[in-house]
Amino acid sequence: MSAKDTISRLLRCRAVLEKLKLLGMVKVYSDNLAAAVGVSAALVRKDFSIFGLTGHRRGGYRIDDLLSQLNRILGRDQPLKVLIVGCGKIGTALMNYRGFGTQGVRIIAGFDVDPEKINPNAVPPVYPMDDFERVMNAEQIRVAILATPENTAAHVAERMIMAGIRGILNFAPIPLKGGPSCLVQNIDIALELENLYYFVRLGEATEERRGK
Amino acid sequence: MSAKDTISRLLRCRAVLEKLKLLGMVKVYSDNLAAAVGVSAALVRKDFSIFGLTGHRRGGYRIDDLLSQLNRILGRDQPLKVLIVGCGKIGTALMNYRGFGTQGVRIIAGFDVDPEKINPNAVPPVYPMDDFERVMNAEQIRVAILATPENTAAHVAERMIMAGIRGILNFAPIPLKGGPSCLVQNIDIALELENLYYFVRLGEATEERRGK
DNA sequence: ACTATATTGTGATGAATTTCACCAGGAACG
DNA sequence: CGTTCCTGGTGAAATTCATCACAATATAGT
Repeated sequence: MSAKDTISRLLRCRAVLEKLKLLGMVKVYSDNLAAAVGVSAALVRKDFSIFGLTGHRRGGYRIDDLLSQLNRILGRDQPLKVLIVGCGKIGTALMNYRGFGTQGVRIIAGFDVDPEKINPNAVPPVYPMDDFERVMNAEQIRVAILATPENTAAHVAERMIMAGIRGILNFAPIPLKGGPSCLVQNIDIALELENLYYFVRLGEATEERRGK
Repeated sequence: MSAKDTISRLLRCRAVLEKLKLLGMVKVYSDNLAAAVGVSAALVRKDFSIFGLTGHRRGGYRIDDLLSQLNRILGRDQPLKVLIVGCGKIGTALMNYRGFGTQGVRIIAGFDVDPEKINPNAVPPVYPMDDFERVMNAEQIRVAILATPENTAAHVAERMIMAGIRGILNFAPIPLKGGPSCLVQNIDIALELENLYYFVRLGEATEERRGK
């Protein structure tokens, strides 16, 4: 997928713009956005031009206008409702994660096979896995987080796809494939750490060489 | 950075190879690896060729050989020691995350400013933030996970960089910049969800159009 | 031993994405 | 009201990245 990075950058721009708006700012330049998002100014403008987002020469962008246009494109009309399957360490942490509220993400419920974890009165409630299809349909939910152990991840994913889930954010340390009806985004934390560590050591190596 | 994806794929290959080895397999073809990692076979071979990794025509790759070569390149000589700053929901979840052990990642300690969270006898232990520099130097640690709330993230990151941390995996919902001495990898879960949701809706839209 | 064949390794090709460069145009200021 | 000059928009260039195609060749089977 090619335009994925563009969308990711636009989403980050929106988050930045909302913060700037709260700070009372009215206008913003592509430089500012670029610095906040961590890319080049030209790329921000290019991303905007792809979707026809327009500003004012010499005047930058009006934050209000830009935000409403971005919301139209990215779809911020209603909160993004999400289910979580697997209420272990990671799952429960995400259920109570504060960062979601400000970004319009709402965790509707969690699910687990362990009777110990069930608690329908919690907020968000935790139901037995058997209730997944019912809640999903009742709440019209299309996106779910998978946070089960590795050995059950593939099986759970298959069930979620069968139920009609259209997008899975997978925290299990095994890459899932998805299918034509369901997109999968894998987040492998150990992999991220190893990747980071590789480039840290790489930097140290070249640094040493330059020091010599 | 361009070769980042290549390294990421090689890391995934290594993980797959280790599983295959545990299963008792001896040889593997680029097709197999490609399917397990989720890329094309040609790309796997191309990645290998960049680093001079070689197999046998018609014979595929000997898992043992390939693993030792990959370990040489990617550096699996010793476990990857990591500190966690911020022992809230996400931080504590990561401290006890089981997926790390199998991948050679070891959480050495956690840190927090809240006296309530301190527990030097836990495994891993949780120390007050004041001890960060001491533990980092004593254990020779270069990579840390940042899992504090958004408002303190930038400040904490600065302190970590001052202390000499070379890589930060940032879970705070605000992108951090890093610097010449420190790489930063941002993981914004809300952003990932929104990104996923965008393409889910996009798929539904084109699906509807095709249905008409 | 020998052949048929499956698989690797890689140069060439092509696509996608980012950067570059620069013009147009409107805001700011006198 | 006019000038200046900064900033956006965008086509072209460059770069990066992945795919393709195929010769080389070692293996498996006979």
